[in-house]
Amino acid sequence: MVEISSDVIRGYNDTMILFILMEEPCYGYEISKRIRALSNEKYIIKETTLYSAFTRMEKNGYVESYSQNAENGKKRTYYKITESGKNYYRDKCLEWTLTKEVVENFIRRED
Amino acid sequence: MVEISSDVIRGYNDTMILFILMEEPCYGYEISKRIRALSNEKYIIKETTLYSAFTRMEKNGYVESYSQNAENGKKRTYYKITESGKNYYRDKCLEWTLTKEVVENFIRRED
DNA sequence: TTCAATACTATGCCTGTCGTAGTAAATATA
DNA sequence: TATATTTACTACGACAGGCATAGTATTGAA
Repeated sequence: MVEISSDVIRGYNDTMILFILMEEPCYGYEISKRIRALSNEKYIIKETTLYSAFTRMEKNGYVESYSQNAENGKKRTYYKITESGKNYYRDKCLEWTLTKEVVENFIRRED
Repeated sequence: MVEISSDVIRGYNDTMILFILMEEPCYGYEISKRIRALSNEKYIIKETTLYSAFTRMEKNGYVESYSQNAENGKKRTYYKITESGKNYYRDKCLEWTLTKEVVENFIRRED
Protein backbone atom coordinates (compact mmCIF):
# COMPACT_ATOMS: atom_id res chain seq x y z
CA MET A 1 0.00 0.00 0.00
CA VAL A 2 1.34 3.35 -1.02
CA GLU A 3 1.04 5.92 1.70
CA ILE A 4 1.50 9.61 1.81
CA SER A 5 4.68 10.43 3.63
CA SER A 6 4.74 13.30 6.05
CA ASP A 7 7.83 14.68 4.38
CA VAL A 8 5.90 15.21 1.20
CA ILE A 9 2.85 16.71 2.73
CA ARG A 10 4.91 18.85 5.07
CA GLY A 11 4.16 22.42 4.27
CA TYR A 12 0.84 21.57 2.65
CA ASN A 13 -1.11 20.82 5.76
CA ASP A 14 -1.51 24.55 6.25
CA THR A 15 -2.76 24.89 2.70
CA MET A 16 -5.35 22.17 3.14
CA ILE A 17 -6.64 23.76 6.31
CA LEU A 18 -6.80 27.17 4.70
CA PHE A 19 -8.63 25.75 1.69
CA ILE A 20 -11.43 24.71 4.04
CA LEU A 21 -11.38 28.02 5.88
CA MET A 22 -11.73 29.84 2.54
CA GLU A 23 -15.32 28.58 2.54
CA GLU A 24 -16.29 29.46 6.09
CA PRO A 25 -14.91 29.52 9.64
CA CYS A 26 -14.51 26.05 11.09
CA TYR A 27 -13.06 24.18 14.06
CA GLY A 28 -10.48 21.45 14.47
CA TYR A 29 -12.45 18.27 14.59
CA GLU A 30 -14.65 19.23 11.69
CA ILE A 31 -11.68 20.32 9.58
CA SER A 32 -10.00 17.01 10.18
CA LYS A 33 -13.09 15.17 8.97
CA ARG A 34 -13.36 17.37 5.90
CA ILE A 35 -9.73 16.83 4.96
CA ARG A 36 -10.30 13.13 5.20
CA ALA A 37 -13.41 13.35 3.04
CA LEU A 38 -11.95 15.73 0.46
CA SER A 39 -8.98 13.43 0.02
CA ASN A 40 -11.29 10.45 -0.50
CA GLU A 41 -10.11 8.89 2.74
CA LYS A 42 -6.56 8.90 1.45
CA TYR A 43 -5.18 11.37 3.92
CA ILE A 44 -5.92 11.70 7.61
CA ILE A 45 -4.26 14.61 9.30
CA LYS A 46 -2.85 13.87 12.75
CA GLU A 47 -4.48 15.74 15.62
CA THR A 48 -1.24 17.21 16.89
CA THR A 49 -0.29 18.30 13.41
CA LEU A 50 -3.63 20.02 13.01
CA TYR A 51 -3.67 21.88 16.29
CA SER A 52 -0.05 22.96 16.07
CA ALA A 53 -0.83 24.28 12.61
CA PHE A 54 -3.55 26.46 14.16
CA THR A 55 -1.15 27.86 16.71
CA ARG A 56 1.45 28.58 14.07
CA MET A 57 -0.96 30.13 11.63
CA GLU A 58 -2.57 32.31 14.25
CA LYS A 59 0.89 33.52 15.25
CA ASN A 60 1.61 34.26 11.61
CA GLY A 61 -1.65 36.12 11.25
CA TYR A 62 -3.20 33.74 8.72
CA VAL A 63 -6.15 32.84 10.93
CA GLU A 64 -8.05 34.27 13.88
CA SER A 65 -9.78 32.22 16.54
CA TYR A 66 -12.89 32.65 18.65
CA SER A 67 -14.83 30.42 21.02
CA GLN A 68 -18.36 29.38 20.33
CA ASN A 69 -20.71 26.92 21.96
CA ALA A 70 -22.08 24.22 19.75
CA GLU A 71 -25.73 23.12 19.74
CA ASN A 72 -24.79 20.27 22.03
CA GLY A 73 -23.33 22.74 24.52
CA LYS A 74 -19.73 21.74 23.86
CA LYS A 75 -17.20 24.50 23.56
CA ARG A 76 -15.41 24.80 20.30
CA THR A 77 -12.60 26.98 19.00
CA TYR A 78 -13.42 28.28 15.56
CA TYR A 79 -10.84 29.57 13.14
CA LYS A 80 -11.41 32.21 10.51
CA ILE A 81 -9.04 32.99 7.65
CA THR A 82 -7.64 36.53 7.46
CA GLU A 83 -6.81 38.58 4.37
CA SER A 84 -3.17 37.74 4.95
CA GLY A 85 -4.13 34.09 5.18
CA LYS A 86 -5.94 34.31 1.86
CA ASN A 87 -2.87 35.76 0.21
CA TYR A 88 -0.73 33.07 1.75
CA TYR A 89 -3.10 30.43 0.45
CA ARG A 90 -2.95 31.86 -3.06
CA ASP A 91 0.83 31.94 -2.96
CA LYS A 92 0.90 28.32 -1.89
CA CYS A 93 -1.31 27.40 -4.83
CA LEU A 94 1.12 29.05 -7.23
CA GLU A 95 3.99 27.39 -5.45
CA TRP A 96 2.29 24.04 -5.84
CA THR A 97 2.02 24.46 -9.57
CA LEU A 98 5.70 25.24 -9.83
CA THR A 99 6.71 22.43 -7.53
CA LYS A 100 4.64 19.97 -9.48
CA GLU A 101 6.32 21.03 -12.71
CA VAL A 102 9.74 20.57 -11.18
CA VAL A 103 9.14 17.25 -9.46
CA GLU A 104 7.45 15.68 -12.49
CA ASN A 105 10.71 15.96 -14.42
CA PHE A 106 12.16 13.42 -12.02
CA ILE A 107 9.29 10.95 -11.95
CA ARG A 108 9.30 7.97 -14.24
CA ARG A 109 6.00 6.29 -14.92
CA GLU A 110 6.07 2.61 -15.64
CA ASP A 111 3.38 1.71 -18.10
CA MET B 1 8.52 35.54 -7.54
CA VAL B 2 7.20 32.14 -6.56
CA GLU B 3 9.87 29.91 -5.13
CA ILE B 4 10.01 26.30 -4.21
CA SER B 5 9.99 25.95 -0.47
CA SER B 6 12.16 23.40 1.21
CA ASP B 7 9.18 22.06 3.11
CA VAL B 8 7.55 21.06 -0.12
CA ILE B 9 10.54 19.51 -1.74
CA ARG B 10 11.54 17.80 1.48
CA GLY B 11 11.51 14.11 0.86
CA TYR B 12 11.83 14.51 -2.90
CA ASN B 13 15.44 15.47 -3.03
CA ASP B 14 16.32 11.82 -2.62
CA THR B 15 14.00 10.97 -5.48
CA MET B 16 15.58 13.54 -7.79
CA ILE B 17 19.04 12.26 -7.01
CA LEU B 18 17.99 8.66 -7.57
CA PHE B 19 16.35 9.59 -10.86
CA ILE B 20 19.74 10.72 -12.12
CA LEU B 21 21.48 7.66 -10.71
CA MET B 22 18.99 5.41 -12.52
CA GLU B 23 20.82 6.41 -15.71
CA GLU B 24 24.39 5.95 -14.55
CA PRO B 25 26.65 6.42 -11.54
CA CYS B 26 27.41 10.05 -10.87
CA TYR B 27 29.04 12.37 -8.33
CA GLY B 28 27.81 15.30 -6.27
CA TYR B 29 28.77 18.30 -8.26
CA GLU B 30 27.54 16.84 -11.53
CA ILE B 31 24.25 15.72 -9.97
CA SER B 32 23.64 19.19 -8.64
CA LYS B 33 24.15 20.63 -12.13
CA ARG B 34 21.84 18.06 -13.68
CA ILE B 35 19.07 18.74 -11.17
CA ARG B 36 19.35 22.40 -11.99
CA ALA B 37 19.20 21.70 -15.72
CA LEU B 38 16.40 19.12 -15.53
CA SER B 39 14.29 21.55 -13.53
CA ASN B 40 14.88 24.27 -16.13
CA GLU B 41 16.88 26.30 -13.64
CA LYS B 42 13.89 26.38 -11.32
CA TYR B 43 15.41 24.35 -8.55
CA ILE B 44 18.93 24.42 -7.21
CA ILE B 45 19.67 21.86 -4.55
CA LYS B 46 21.79 23.11 -1.67
CA GLU B 47 25.19 21.51 -1.30
CA THR B 48 24.63 20.45 2.28
CA THR B 49 21.27 18.98 1.41
CA LEU B 50 22.83 17.00 -1.42
CA TYR B 51 25.73 15.58 0.50
CA SER B 52 23.71 14.71 3.56
CA ALA B 53 21.29 12.92 1.26
CA PHE B 54 24.19 10.78 0.01
CA THR B 55 25.17 9.86 3.56
CA ARG B 56 21.60 9.00 4.48
CA MET B 57 20.93 7.00 1.35
CA GLU B 58 24.15 5.05 1.63
CA LYS B 59 23.23 4.21 5.22
CA ASN B 60 19.81 3.06 4.01
CA GLY B 61 21.38 0.96 1.29
CA TYR B 62 19.91 2.91 -1.61
CA VAL B 63 23.28 3.90 -3.05
CA GLU B 64 26.88 2.72 -2.93
CA SER B 65 29.91 4.96 -3.26
CA TYR B 66 33.36 4.57 -4.72
CA SER B 67 36.25 6.93 -5.40
CA GLN B 68 37.47 7.62 -8.88
CA ASN B 69 39.94 10.08 -10.30
CA ALA B 70 38.61 12.42 -12.94
CA GLU B 71 40.48 13.26 -16.16
CA ASN B 72 41.73 16.42 -14.52
CA GLY B 73 43.22 14.41 -11.68
CA LYS B 74 40.68 15.53 -9.10
CA LYS B 75 39.29 12.92 -6.82
CA ARG B 76 35.57 12.35 -6.94
CA THR B 77 33.13 10.22 -4.99
CA TYR B 78 30.77 8.46 -7.33
CA TYR B 79 27.42 7.05 -6.26
CA LYS B 80 25.68 4.09 -7.81
CA ILE B 81 22.08 3.14 -7.19
CA THR B 82 21.41 -0.31 -5.68
CA GLU B 83 18.49 -2.66 -6.36
CA SER B 84 16.97 -1.51 -3.10
CA GLY B 85 17.43 2.08 -4.23
CA LYS B 86 15.63 1.31 -7.49
CA ASN B 87 12.69 -0.11 -5.57
CA TYR B 88 12.66 2.87 -3.30
CA TYR B 89 12.66 5.19 -6.30
CA ARG B 90 9.72 3.33 -7.85
CA ASP B 91 7.79 3.52 -4.59
CA LYS B 92 8.40 7.25 -4.40
CA CYS B 93 7.04 7.66 -7.92
CA LEU B 94 3.83 5.91 -6.91
CA GLU B 95 3.68 7.95 -3.76
CA TRP B 96 4.07 11.10 -5.79
CA THR B 97 1.08 10.23 -7.94
CA LEU B 98 -1.05 9.67 -4.86
CA THR B 99 0.18 12.79 -3.13
CA LYS B 100 -0.51 14.86 -6.21
CA GLU B 101 -4.08 13.55 -6.35
CA VAL B 102 -4.64 14.41 -2.72
CA VAL B 103 -3.09 17.86 -2.73
CA GLU B 104 -4.85 18.93 -5.92
CA ASN B 105 -8.19 18.64 -4.14
CA PHE B 106 -7.11 21.54 -1.97
CA ILE B 107 -5.70 23.80 -4.65
CA ARG B 108 -7.82 26.48 -6.19
CA ARG B 109 -6.70 27.85 -9.51
CA GLU B 110 -7.61 31.41 -10.31
CA ASP B 111 -8.27 31.79 -13.98
C1' DT C 1 -22.83 1.75 32.58
C1' DT C 2 -19.58 1.42 29.61
C1' DC C 3 -17.74 2.50 25.24
C1' DA C 4 -17.13 5.43 21.27
C1' DA C 5 -17.13 9.92 19.48
C1' DT C 6 -16.24 14.67 20.19
C1' DA C 7 -12.92 18.44 21.10
C1' DC C 8 -9.18 19.51 22.46
C1' DT C 9 -3.98 20.63 25.40
C1' DA C 10 0.89 19.46 26.78
C1' DT C 11 5.45 17.73 26.13
C1' DG C 12 9.29 16.42 23.85
C1' DC C 13 11.64 13.62 20.16
C1' DC C 14 12.97 12.94 15.24
C1' DT C 15 14.54 14.12 10.80
C1' DG C 16 15.52 16.69 6.58
C1' DT C 17 16.97 21.17 5.29
C1' DC C 18 19.98 24.86 5.49
C1' DG C 19 23.20 28.60 7.13
C1' DT C 20 27.86 29.18 7.95
C1' DA C 21 32.45 28.00 7.50
C1' DG C 22 36.43 25.82 5.90
C1' DT C 23 39.67 22.98 2.70
C1' DA C 24 41.97 22.27 -1.53
C1' DA C 25 43.03 21.58 -6.35
C1' DA C 26 42.29 23.08 -11.24
C1' DT C 27 41.17 26.43 -14.56
C1' DA C 28 40.11 30.93 -16.38
C1' DT C 29 41.08 35.85 -16.45
C1' DA C 30 43.53 40.08 -15.91
C1' DT D 1 52.10 35.90 -12.92
C1' DA D 2 48.63 37.01 -9.56
C1' DT D 3 43.90 36.55 -8.62
C1' DA D 4 39.25 34.96 -9.11
C1' DT D 5 36.25 31.39 -10.21
C1' DT D 6 34.95 26.78 -10.64
C1' DT D 7 35.21 22.30 -9.00
C1' DA D 8 34.46 18.96 -5.19
C1' DC D 9 33.74 18.29 -1.22
C1' DT D 10 33.47 17.97 4.79
C1' DA D 11 31.94 19.61 9.47
C1' DC D 12 28.82 21.53 12.71
C1' DG D 13 24.87 23.05 14.65
C1' DA D 14 20.27 25.41 14.45
C1' DC D 15 15.54 25.21 13.00
C1' DA D 16 10.84 23.79 12.19
C1' DG D 17 7.08 20.74 11.07
C1' DG D 18 5.31 16.33 12.03
C1' DC D 19 4.32 12.95 15.25
C1' DA D 20 4.08 9.68 19.29
C1' DT D 21 2.38 9.57 23.66
C1' DA D 22 -0.47 10.94 27.19
C1' DG D 23 -4.03 13.18 29.39
C1' DT D 24 -8.66 15.88 30.16
C1' DA D 25 -13.49 16.35 29.77
C1' DT D 26 -18.14 16.22 27.76
C1' DT D 27 -21.90 14.01 25.00
C1' DG D 28 -24.47 10.34 23.02
C1' DA D 29 -25.16 5.48 21.80
C1' DA D 30 -25.42 0.40 23.06
